[in-house]
Amino acid sequence: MSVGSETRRPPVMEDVARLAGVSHQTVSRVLNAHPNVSPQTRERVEKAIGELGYRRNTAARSLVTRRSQTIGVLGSDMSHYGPANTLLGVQQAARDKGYFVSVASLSEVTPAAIKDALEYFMMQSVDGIVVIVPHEAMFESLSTISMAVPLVAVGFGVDERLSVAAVNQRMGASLAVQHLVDLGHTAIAHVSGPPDWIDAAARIDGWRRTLAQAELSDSVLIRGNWSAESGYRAGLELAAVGNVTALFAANDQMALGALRAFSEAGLRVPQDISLVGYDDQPEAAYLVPPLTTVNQGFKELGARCMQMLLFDMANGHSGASSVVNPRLVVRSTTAPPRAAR
Amino acid sequence: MSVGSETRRPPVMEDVARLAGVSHQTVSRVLNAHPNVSPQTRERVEKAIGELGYRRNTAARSLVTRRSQTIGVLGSDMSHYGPANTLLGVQQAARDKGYFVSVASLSEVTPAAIKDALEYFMMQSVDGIVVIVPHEAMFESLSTISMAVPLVAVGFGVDERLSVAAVNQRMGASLAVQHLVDLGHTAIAHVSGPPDWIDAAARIDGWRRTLAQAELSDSVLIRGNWSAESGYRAGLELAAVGNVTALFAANDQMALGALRAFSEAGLRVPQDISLVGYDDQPEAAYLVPPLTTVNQGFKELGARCMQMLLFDMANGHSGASSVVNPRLVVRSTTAPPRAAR
DNA sequence: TCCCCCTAAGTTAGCGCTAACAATTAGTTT
DNA sequence: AAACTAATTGTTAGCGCTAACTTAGGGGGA
Repeated sequence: MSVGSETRRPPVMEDVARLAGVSHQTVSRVLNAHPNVSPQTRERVEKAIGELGYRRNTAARSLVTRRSQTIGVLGSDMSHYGPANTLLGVQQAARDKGYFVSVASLSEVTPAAIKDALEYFMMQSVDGIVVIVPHEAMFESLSTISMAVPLVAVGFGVDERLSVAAVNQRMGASLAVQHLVDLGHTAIAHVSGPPDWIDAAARIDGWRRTLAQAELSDSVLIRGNWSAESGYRAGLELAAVGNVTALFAANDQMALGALRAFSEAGLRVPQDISLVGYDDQPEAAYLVPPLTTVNQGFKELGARCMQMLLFDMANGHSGASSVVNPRLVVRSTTAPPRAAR
Repeated sequence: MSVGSETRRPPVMEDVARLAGVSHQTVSRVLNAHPNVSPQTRERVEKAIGELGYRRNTAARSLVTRRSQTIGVLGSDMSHYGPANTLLGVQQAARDKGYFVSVASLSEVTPAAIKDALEYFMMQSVDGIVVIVPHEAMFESLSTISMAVPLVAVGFGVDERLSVAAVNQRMGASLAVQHLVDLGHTAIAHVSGPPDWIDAAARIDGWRRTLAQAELSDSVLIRGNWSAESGYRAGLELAAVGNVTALFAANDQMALGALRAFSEAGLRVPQDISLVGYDDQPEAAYLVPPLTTVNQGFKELGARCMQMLLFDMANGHSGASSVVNPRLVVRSTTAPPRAAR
């Protein structure tokens, strides 16, 4: 197996043309799937391309077409499960659509850093930009920037100034909480992520609304920070209070922490207290007991994202939005409360 | 704040030249920091560039220089902590050095998928490639491929056919195990990662060697799969056997699982059993008790990687290797065994 | 039969930039 | 003062490709 070529100079279109006995333009036509090429000619050209191992020069192509076939992905917090997987989803979708993906990740979400990264993309003359920066601050920056290329923001709320692809976090939270309500729980706590993360805010909101709809109290909200440790602390706190029968954690790591706290406090899951996580990380299914959680379709999200970006690239800024619905994965950490048994 | 331009056609070098009253070549010279430009001219040109918001066209530049200023990063298992952070490190280092980063990630490590991804990079005419695919299979593929551009593999063992930047996993494992030996432990178990991961293999090796050097038995090796669940199982298994006083887990997640198993089995950490993890994930410090673990400098690794790649890009394939040393982070899960007290 | 049109090719002119060479100026040297 | 240097700037020729225009052959309708 060999990729690349050992020869001096890589073959150019003219070389292919010569070998196939046509003009370089005909080669170009074959490559671009133009209709007016006879089947025989097409075949001869394709054969020559194969023989020479010819590959189009992207730079030359970009120069004349004014498109780079590259989309820029601006990210942050890439060591977190959500952003990392969103990136993966976007990246795969982009490659499927024939686009190159250039990544820049922010180590801090400040206007200066954002501007830098966008400059970097403009320098590369990307055809479009996907933003995976799940912080409120990004939204503010974004709505004040006027971009020269289409931009799709992942995960933001719907806003006419921005094209958005998002997982419906509110719905995810509702799914989780409604599941607990349906089981008969009436005291349902929530450990949230840091509230400057938009996903965290949306999940809090979903939790609150669902409780309101069921006419239940939303008094027990504990602020976590996505870490297992904060979930553990929340779990201990709840165990001490003793009057909640269910906990909705804003991610699986915090759920993991809570699980351990409950076990330490002598609370059995799900007999004494039910628990729902969020993310459906691979380990969720292997916790003991296996965690009921909410699965977000990151692949699907990435695909939607590219779809919107391509649309905006073709038709100008749309300000549209595409929402992916998460789904509840019921495993073994949820059951009816003791009173309802 | 505004990035990009609202005008019809973005300014080109000629526009800058006209405004500054020089030739386009002089503009090019200023941009490329050529020595033979008078300070006054330079200043005038820079002013014109600023006024017009001029940015060089990368495609045109690439076409003539035959370099794309882009490096391709080939990755896999990007939802794992190690690979994700290595990518981050490489990405930051590349950007610092003025390179664009194009990412392709493998969903499966097969020769066909690898070939596809490399083709994709060649199509983009990247200047260099960084491979972050920590599987033995990748190594085999890589050594049979003859590349047209320099390639640096991250994490592999030293091999003259490949330029390599790696964290010294054997040393990391040694650090962990020696720490346990120094505390007086004599029965030290290991939960490993899947053995087709090179890091997992190296850590097993480091564990084994260090034990051999201390003339201790390496009989208790449990195969994990990086997941918390596998760590949990291993923990239960060890608790049942009852004769080991320390466990070295090949990552923090497995350590987390083990921690829980020990707690369930009534083994106190570190009083009854010591535990060392690997990775120093952010949550490690917040586990209860805080986890002793091994920190790998991913930033440093990324920087070394780029350094090597730039070297190879300038001087041709070197087959050199650069090794980053991990460091032990002692927290609260390790203590002398009861017998040694 | 002539003319028009449609198809399948070829020719030409850049896209915006850099490298190589040519030209101009000023500063020395003989 | 002629001639030679070095520093600075301008001019020219592509890099490899696509878009727009041009040309060469066939059909078919009058």
